[in-house]
Amino acid sequence: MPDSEAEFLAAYDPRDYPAVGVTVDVVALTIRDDRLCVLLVERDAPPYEGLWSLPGGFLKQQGEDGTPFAETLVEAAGRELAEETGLDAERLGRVHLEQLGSYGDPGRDPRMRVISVAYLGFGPQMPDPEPGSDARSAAWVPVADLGLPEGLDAIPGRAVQQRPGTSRRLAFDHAQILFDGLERARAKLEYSALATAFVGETFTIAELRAVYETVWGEQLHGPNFRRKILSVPGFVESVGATTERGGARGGPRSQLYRAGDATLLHPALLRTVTEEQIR
Amino acid sequence: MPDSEAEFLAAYDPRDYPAVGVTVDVVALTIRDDRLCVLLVERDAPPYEGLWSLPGGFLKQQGEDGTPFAETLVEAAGRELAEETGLDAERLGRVHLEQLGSYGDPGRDPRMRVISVAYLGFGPQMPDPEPGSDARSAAWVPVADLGLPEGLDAIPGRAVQQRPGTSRRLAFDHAQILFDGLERARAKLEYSALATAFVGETFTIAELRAVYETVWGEQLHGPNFRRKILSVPGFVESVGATTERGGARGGPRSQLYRAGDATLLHPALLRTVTEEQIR
DNA sequence: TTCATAAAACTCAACCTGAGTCCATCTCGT
DNA sequence: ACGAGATGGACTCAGGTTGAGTTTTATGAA
Repeated sequence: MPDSEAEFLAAYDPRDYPAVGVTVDVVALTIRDDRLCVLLVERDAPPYEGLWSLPGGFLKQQGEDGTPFAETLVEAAGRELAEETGLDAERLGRVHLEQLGSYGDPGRDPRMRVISVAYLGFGPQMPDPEPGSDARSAAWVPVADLGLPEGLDAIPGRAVQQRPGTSRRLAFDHAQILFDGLERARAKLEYSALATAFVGETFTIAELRAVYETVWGEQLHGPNFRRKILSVPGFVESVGATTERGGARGGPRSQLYRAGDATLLHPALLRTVTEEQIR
Repeated sequence: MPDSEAEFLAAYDPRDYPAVGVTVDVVALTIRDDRLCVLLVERDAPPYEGLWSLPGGFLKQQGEDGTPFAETLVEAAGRELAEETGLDAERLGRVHLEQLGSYGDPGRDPRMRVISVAYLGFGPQMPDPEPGSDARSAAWVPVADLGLPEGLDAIPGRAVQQRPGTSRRLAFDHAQILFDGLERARAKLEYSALATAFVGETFTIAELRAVYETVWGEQLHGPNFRRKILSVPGFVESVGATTERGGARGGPRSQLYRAGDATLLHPALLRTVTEEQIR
């Protein structure tokens, strides 16, 4: 680094600039009882005390004792998830985290100008969360219960709001963030191997199909789904074993598979398109 | 808002938290002389003085005179683009801006902890830029000249660096951001009507095909491309006129089209896949 | 033992895609 | 003024993929 740069940095004081806060929020999705659920916490402190919000918090730069602390954004997302759920490291390791987007409209946080970097997480069935320090409670909430726009109500570009009468109100612009996360998840099922993040280490084709049906909210044709999944190279690979028992109401034992090494699906698993294409 | 919230807000001092800077950077892409180009500025102040960077800067919260200033993130991206290019509002209106992602690794900026929200912009041929106040110069630079990894060198998840010997070195992690923007642009051509953002108000099918060929870096089959484009509802609509002259080296006049109202393409225009699918 | 259920293999028509041919039109060089 | 060469655009055709259905078989529950 040239001398002039060193001089510049020595004279540079970050406090000369107006403060902007940076938070990290997580849209953590899982499937419980055939319903797509999101992890929410009930806020126990202002702002929006008593409302529900996505797990998240300010980006940390120092520990409780003041020692400097350098975490990447995705590490912060993992930390917030762990703090608000009591998830252990092993279970967290099975959660797939990816950046969703950043939200920074003026006024989205009454305290100050806050930019929130949102992450999207997917995981298999997880235990009930333990509320963290700032939370009154924490729970996996079926997204269908949150009154988000869907179908014809979901107009691209329009600000997302919960339907009137929805009991669990979301703080900040978290309804918008959650909506965007759901859209992303639905889209990613088409062209990525994301679905395997929702199931366990080994799984049946039917379980994988249930993931697609739950997230997309539509029935899929069993035989065609199977043919398609097995024809995509690297999506799933056979374990060479079957389930211990047949289905709950009878039927043969099914083959077990594990996730393959592909992250992108070629060719993709496209949803059949309705008339929504007129955007 | 309940009283407790009001009390809390009155007592809240943002300066109690360590400062984090928020910048907005723009990956502005256009096509010039059949080459995909990105807008870069040559830095005229530390840090990284003399290197090239994406146009961008700190999110503003007050004007030069100190008046409060509330801009959204995308407005900040448009402002930075305008400041560093001398683009007028009318031309800027034809530029499509969308959020690319946020970059916030510790140490990515030597001054302080900085989170950069990157935007991706696409526009038709634009004039040579006028360097802004902090820039020594500004230029549309062919992305092929920047030594970014491509093909087998582009390993997903690996940190992006410019090839040794590349003349224009990029500051910060802007090589990574630019790389991600290019990947996004290439992917979005497949399933969105993005390509029309690179051409003028009216265009020929051949011009649209040239966009795909330039961004993807591969030749497409003319008749099949035409059939496909015209079969996707809402992608393009006929103007009912032809070009004034035939092609530069002969040929009949071609039909003119304008962008339709679709933003998502169904069915998508998929690239033929090589063996790179083994990710 | 019977029956409903589900996994998995199979069939078939409709559609989409990649590759190629052909022709009319136009520009440019001679 | 003319012809070579290039281009836009229509057309053809084989192969693959998809959606929708049927059939077979293994299994658990009644």
